[in-house]
Amino acid sequence: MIDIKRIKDNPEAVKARYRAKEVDCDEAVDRILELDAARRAAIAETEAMKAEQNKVSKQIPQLKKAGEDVAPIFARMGELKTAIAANDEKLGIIEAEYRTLMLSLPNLPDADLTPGGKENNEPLRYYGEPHKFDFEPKHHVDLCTDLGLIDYERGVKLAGSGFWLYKGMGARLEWALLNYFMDCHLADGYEMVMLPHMLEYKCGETAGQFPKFADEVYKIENPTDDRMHFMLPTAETALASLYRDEILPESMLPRKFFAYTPCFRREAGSHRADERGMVRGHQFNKIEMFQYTLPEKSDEAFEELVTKAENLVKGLGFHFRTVKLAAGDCSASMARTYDIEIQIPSMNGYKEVSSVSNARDYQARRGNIRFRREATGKPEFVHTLNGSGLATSRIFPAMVEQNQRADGSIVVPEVLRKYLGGIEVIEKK
RNA sequence: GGAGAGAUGUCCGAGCGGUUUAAGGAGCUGGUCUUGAAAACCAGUGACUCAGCAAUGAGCCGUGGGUUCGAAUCCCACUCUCUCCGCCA
Repeated sequence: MIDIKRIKDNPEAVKARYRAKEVDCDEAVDRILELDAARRAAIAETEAMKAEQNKVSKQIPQLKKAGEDVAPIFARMGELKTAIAANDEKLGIIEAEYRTLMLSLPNLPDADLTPGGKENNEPLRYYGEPHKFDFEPKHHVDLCTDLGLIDYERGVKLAGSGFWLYKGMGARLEWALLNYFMDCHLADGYEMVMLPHMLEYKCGETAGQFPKFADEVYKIENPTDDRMHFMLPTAETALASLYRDEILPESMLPRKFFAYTPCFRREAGSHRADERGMVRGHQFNKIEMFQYTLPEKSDEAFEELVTKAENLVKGLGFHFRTVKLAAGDCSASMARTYDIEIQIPSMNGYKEVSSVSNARDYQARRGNIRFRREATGKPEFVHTLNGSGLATSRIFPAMVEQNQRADGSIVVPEVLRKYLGGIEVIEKK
């Protein structure tokens, strides 16, 4: 959620910022202003009546003791009761619509972002050189199948299209990647968290995925109760709710976490011919980085997360570029996002392997996550940031394709060898 | 899954329909005393949300409803915690 004060102070500026994001919130913003005014008027009215009710109610026992006639007072109390109930109902309707609209408003993009969609994304820096082959490289699906690393067919048999399974050296290679990421985060002082993989609705709402994107997750319903869980689409959804409805001491910030989870996404209707293989599955492995920071420290934290993600990619020996997303390409909850992109030889162009974002206070407002500022003694909203560090589903194919040799074997990146008992090359048996 | 108990302010804990504007204690803050500290004593002290320029007002006793002129207190539903039994990775 964004601060209602920002809308009240300058609704036109807010609308303009949303236009930079290529979403039209003009109507919603105008309606929110109307509802806000109506809400405050109804509150004032209702509270005046409740104040009278409280005052009169206190006199009743005394009047009764004194033996006076309380019938007229009861009549007045009856009137107040009816009027308050009517007003409360009106207020309830206003607040429900107000809340729905406020929750549906995306985050405001940072002012320095280029307006428009992904065509306006701006590469900030490049690292290394694109990989070159002196032979015709194979597709990772063929390489992985030939080497017995991944079983796509049986994955489909078990769970349908969009699922695969790792086996043998493939499973070990996948795990080695995760181990490498984890060791880097531990070295940087991040705290490891293991999370529930099924979450309640409120987590999705706090992170900003619900109500808008509720159809993009897998839902779990049970016959004996009506409590809905959903499979987490990213660990961010869980980590953003860690301190929901809490007030943290200022000294506790920043909090730096990482968590490995499988991620589950329906990806309905998004299959594309060039995404053959493990580029866009319904389940993939990811380590997520997450920070809770003081508002004035979130820019610094953002740079730290970008650097961390870059270092992970660097460590594996990839050429990459870091791209500053245009306002319209940032997801709804995020004020700012940088992507780190590498090349997968079988696919054209650069593909995202990490996305680092600053939500500022947007998620904190939705989840009521605050800290107590020591200087003032008052609670304020924290800032939340997240970044993939990393997902394997793009890294694995890129690694397999870029490190292939003419004979179909694959060279294991140096940093992974210690997790594989020193194995340097994966060859066909 | 079955049976029972419980959820009150920062913490412990009383309250079971109307001076409760939540007793009492601990803690915290200030003071007295002391060379200093501790102890003792005195005074102050609920966090949070909302409305309001403010004064102030409204709300908040797990959550959501209901009964009542009036609910922490009565009723209903739900959530969570604890104990016992059963089942079990």
